[in-house]
Amino acid sequence: MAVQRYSKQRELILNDLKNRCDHPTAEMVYESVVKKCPAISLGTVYRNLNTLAENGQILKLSVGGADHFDGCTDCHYHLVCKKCKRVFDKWIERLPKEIADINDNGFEVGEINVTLYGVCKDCKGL
Amino acid sequence: MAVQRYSKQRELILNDLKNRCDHPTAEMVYESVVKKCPAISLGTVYRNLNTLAENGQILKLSVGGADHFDGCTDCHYHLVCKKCKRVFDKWIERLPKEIADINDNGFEVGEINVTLYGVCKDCKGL
DNA sequence: TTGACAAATGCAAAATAATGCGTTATAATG
DNA sequence: CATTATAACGCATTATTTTGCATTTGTCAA
Repeated sequence: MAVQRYSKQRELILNDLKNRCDHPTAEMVYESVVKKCPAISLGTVYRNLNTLAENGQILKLSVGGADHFDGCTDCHYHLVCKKCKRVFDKWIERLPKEIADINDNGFEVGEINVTLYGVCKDCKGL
Repeated sequence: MAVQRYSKQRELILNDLKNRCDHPTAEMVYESVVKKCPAISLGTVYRNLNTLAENGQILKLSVGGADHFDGCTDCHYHLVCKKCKRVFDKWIERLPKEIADINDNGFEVGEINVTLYGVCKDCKGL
């Protein structure tokens, strides 16, 4: 793989993601970083978020609709509300053994993603 | 919610998905059903796949890129190859207790999705 | 049966998401 | 410093998904 160079844009994107505790889409990250760097393009945000996710510096969440990104790579599950589309964290000590140990005949396992879809507390009353 | 009526198109779409063992995108399902029903539109395929997924008759998989659909709702994980983008099944008896029992303070849990990203056997050599 | 109601469709356009490409800029080398 | 290779950029385009609307079609009850 090619050597990664420094870029102001990528630094901004990573900082933004590390300093927020929600799970923004590329569009949301763009809206945030464009304030500090008006010339940045949405394409650059997409590209860098994907690069950072490939490097394991952030998490990419495909949860329906646009992808979301998570600045926290500690072990946790995601709870996705089907009504308001928000993503919540569920912290855990470690993955269940049955999942962590999966070795499916030659498939080289990388990131493991556990997502629970449902209805959040706030939306249940509505 | 309104009563669901029968439609030839929905039946074709569901049958197609039940009779294949891959994980097609909406576009792929369209290409298949249009052979049996030349007048069907891609919009109808999208609409019905989403309806069927909401009803729990099929699974909608958000794995990055276009959504994929799965006609088999039995308990299983998905292995997604980051190179060729194919989706493989990993059958299991039941979900680990730690996951099945999650009850996060008012969040009403529905579908649970476990996805492992990695590199498949075929792509590892390349 | 037949008429009425509304679910579902096909088409096309709009909205949303993601990528290709020519240009710019980082950083290693002489 | 000047040069050079190529990572990263911004813009424009393409890909994907949803939606509006006029029309068709499945159901139910008269």
